[in-house]
Amino acid sequence: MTDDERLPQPATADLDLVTVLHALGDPVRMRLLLSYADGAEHSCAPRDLGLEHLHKSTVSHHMRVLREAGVTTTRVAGRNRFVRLRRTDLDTRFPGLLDALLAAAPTQ
Amino acid sequence: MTDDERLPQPATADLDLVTVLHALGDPVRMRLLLSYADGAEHSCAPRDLGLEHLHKSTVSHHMRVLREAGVTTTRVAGRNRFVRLRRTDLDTRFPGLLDALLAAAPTQ
DNA sequence: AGGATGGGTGGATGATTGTCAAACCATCCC
DNA sequence: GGGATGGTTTGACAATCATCCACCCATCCT
Repeated sequence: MTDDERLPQPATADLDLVTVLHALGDPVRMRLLLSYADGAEHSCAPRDLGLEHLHKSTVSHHMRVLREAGVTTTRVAGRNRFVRLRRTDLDTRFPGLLDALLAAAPTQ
Repeated sequence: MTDDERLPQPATADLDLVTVLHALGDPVRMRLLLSYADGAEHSCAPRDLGLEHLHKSTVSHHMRVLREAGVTTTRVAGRNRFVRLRRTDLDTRFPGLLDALLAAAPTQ
């Protein structure tokens, strides 16, 4: 069944700049952001991200930080979770920030 | 004497996005960034910044983090240090980032 | 010279944080 | 039912970090 359910996340109006910057001020999470930049939904498996050296639970932790900061949203479907960048929310709250970040981030 | 001397700081080409974001992912340092946003030189005394509750050395520490991340530059003149935002360097390396940050940051 | 001033250094301490490991939980499939 | 699968939770541990304190170092001024 498509028991669409979203994991808790801050409302758009509650997005805090310092919290977002703190969340992105980590190489692993920046890496995740880049992989989410395509706007598509991603499963949690860190494939082809250069994150294979990290433990499952470590990646899970980083994804939680991103979600709690409001950078990503997570949809639960069955035993899978699909993570997607909250692009429009971020653009609404912090116009131009995401574009600048993605443009400045190390390509690939 | 105008013994102009600059404290060590990373070269423009060496500015690292994650390092900059990490430096700005702290409320005190974000506060400092905002006060530097006018482009002028500032002495180190945290006047009228809502930072009076912090110890001298704590503020000194935060300013060091900003400088080592490449966000600010510090000129030593006598017993004073003058801190200024490295706006053009940041704009060169991360186009649009600073504008987006300053626009999104809590107004004062 | 000697005090006041602007500011940094080094150590100590408590709080966060990144990481792993092991156990756990729900779902899907045979 | 019973594995396998995708992912989270909890605990432990080391590293980093924010903060304070006491002291230090130049410089400026009288």
